[in-house]
Amino acid sequence: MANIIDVAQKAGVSIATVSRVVNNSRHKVNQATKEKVLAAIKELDYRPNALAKGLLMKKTMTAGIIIPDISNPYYAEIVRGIQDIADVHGYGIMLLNTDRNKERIIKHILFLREKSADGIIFSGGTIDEEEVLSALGELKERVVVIGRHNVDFPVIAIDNVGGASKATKHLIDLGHRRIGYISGPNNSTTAKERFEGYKTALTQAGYRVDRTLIKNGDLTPSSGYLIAKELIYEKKATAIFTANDQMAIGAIRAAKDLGLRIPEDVAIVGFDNIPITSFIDPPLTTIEIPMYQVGIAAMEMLVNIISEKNSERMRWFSTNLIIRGSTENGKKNS
Amino acid sequence: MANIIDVAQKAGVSIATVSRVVNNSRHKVNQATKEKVLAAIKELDYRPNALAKGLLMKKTMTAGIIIPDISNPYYAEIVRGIQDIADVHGYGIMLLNTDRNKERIIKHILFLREKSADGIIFSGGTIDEEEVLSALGELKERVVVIGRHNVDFPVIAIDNVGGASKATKHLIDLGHRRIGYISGPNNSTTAKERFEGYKTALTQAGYRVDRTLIKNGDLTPSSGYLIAKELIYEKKATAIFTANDQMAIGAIRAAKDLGLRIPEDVAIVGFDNIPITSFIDPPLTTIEIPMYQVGIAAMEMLVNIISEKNSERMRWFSTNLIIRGSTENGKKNS
DNA sequence: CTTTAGAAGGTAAACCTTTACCATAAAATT
DNA sequence: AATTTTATGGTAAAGGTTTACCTTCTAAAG
Repeated sequence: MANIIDVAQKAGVSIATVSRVVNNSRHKVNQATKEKVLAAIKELDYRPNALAKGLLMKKTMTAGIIIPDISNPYYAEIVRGIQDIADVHGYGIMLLNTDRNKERIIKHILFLREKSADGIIFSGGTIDEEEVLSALGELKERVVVIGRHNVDFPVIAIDNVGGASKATKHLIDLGHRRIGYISGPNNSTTAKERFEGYKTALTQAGYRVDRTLIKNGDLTPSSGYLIAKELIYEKKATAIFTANDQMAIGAIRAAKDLGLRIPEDVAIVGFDNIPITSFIDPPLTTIEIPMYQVGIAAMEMLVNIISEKNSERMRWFSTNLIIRGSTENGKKNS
Repeated sequence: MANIIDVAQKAGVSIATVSRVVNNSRHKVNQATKEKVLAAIKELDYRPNALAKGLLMKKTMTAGIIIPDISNPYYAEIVRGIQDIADVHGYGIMLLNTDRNKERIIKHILFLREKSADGIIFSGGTIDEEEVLSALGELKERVVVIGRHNVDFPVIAIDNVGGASKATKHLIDLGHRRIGYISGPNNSTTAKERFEGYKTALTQAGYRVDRTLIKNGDLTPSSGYLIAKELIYEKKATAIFTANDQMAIGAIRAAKDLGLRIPEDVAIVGFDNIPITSFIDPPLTTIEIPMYQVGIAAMEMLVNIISEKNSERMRWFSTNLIIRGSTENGKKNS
């Protein structure tokens, strides 16, 4: 790969001049000279080396995204939003999956630091622990966290509590008393917040929280399926609220396999509103999160932080109850 | 961020010694010295700067992934496989979405080249065009392509033709004669290959291909829904084969909304076997691709290529017909 | 006692950029 | 005519590594 010296030689100028042409510097370059340089660049297929540039400028135009699992559509959608904005601003994205594992989180942070990433978008798993915080080092000032709000970072907050509360209240209003909750893994703060909302709604309606109706899943359809079967068959739940849509889809299947009608015998509510929810049968009542918009907001916030534009340190996304056939008859779609 | 000089000073040694300790060099370092250095590193929270290292070594431990759209579960699953292997080998991944747009493909390739990526995994969209090829430059030797085989690169090939042919034959065997095909965008070579398989099966069975039964979708559930409605209602298709599962899910919804029974009135077959397919109603008959394994194979191949281990330049994944309720009654799941 | 080998450490070049600082000449100002 | 600007170009330092090559010293070998 040709370098700036090759170009300078071919064009018969100094490397400074080449650099000026390449970067459209304010330092003037004679038009004729510029054309010579451009010709040389083209002929040699020269591209400035971003490593050298990054090393010198202390700016790499690279951001890291640390998430639990890209194969989860919720994160995939967010990442898409992030990317599209990154693209606009000329940033590249390093994607890292953690499965919410603390060692991996730390390892990935360190990795991004070595690579001189300009910033990090973090979502899922815990970031506010001593070890993680210290791994962050100087990057601590350039982090955007998605989905938490009780954390000392700029944040894209999602109203998980409110959403879960709406979902649960909806089920209560439909007359359900035995409402099961299928949560996520223990280290999913999102699932915990949603659990909060579930409890809030029950408590406010004057019911108590029955621990036997609460189980942890792992956010996959199969875990939703297995746990839903148990909750419905053994615990006699008449309604199930799940921490995400995938598990709700598993729960629907479980109810059907038990020979029950939805929503007449069992009502089911998911969370996230991933694209297929309106196409399954019955269409899934769920809580909508504008995931793509969340991604966009996160990357925009990060870009602002990096370029030291003063930006708000908190962006709040509210959630929306979308009622479909899995809780109410007659509502076939939306 | 502390650098190697700071460490050397604090430990009272030369930078060469620090480097030797950090990289566990074969050049011996006295144990006592080593400990002094390690202590200094810890105290200063030193991390070697990957940019400087990459610049010097011409190796960045970074690979690019160029795909159409991460929010498509098919790619998300593949990317997860890629990542897991990348992780094992200490590689970082730069993810780039193209929407199959040629300009974006080229832009992303150039971007990766400037960043001195060690290699590229490419999937979706066209890579074998003059412009793209020339953008690749020296990276041309370090590309793995997923999902194509008629291309002059190391390749993870997927038997799309065979799979589509199995799917179509399955429908033919069930007695269907008016089998619609919902394809992908025109620049999706995968969708084209699947179309080939569809034609092959029809031809081999002695039927002719009816152009009016073939439409392009955009791989989303809603496009599947819309086109399926048209094919079923206007073109009187009794079976529909789609280029991916998402569109098949849309097609199922369409059939139901038309008041038709599946599979009695309309049979539907998808492609990919994404996780939810077995949970929808009826469970979707589809062609299984081991997406995660494909990702793994791709990254392993790339690692081999980069480290100049001689590796096969072609890995072939066959596809599997999974028969579920959307084509055969009695088969509720699998 | 002399020579040789090995252990341990250091020096400096190379990787590729950007840009502050200089230098020169021509044009504009006084 | 003398002085200041402006246009244009070059030189060299800095950014943080790795490693070939050197140096010094001690221990083994002859």
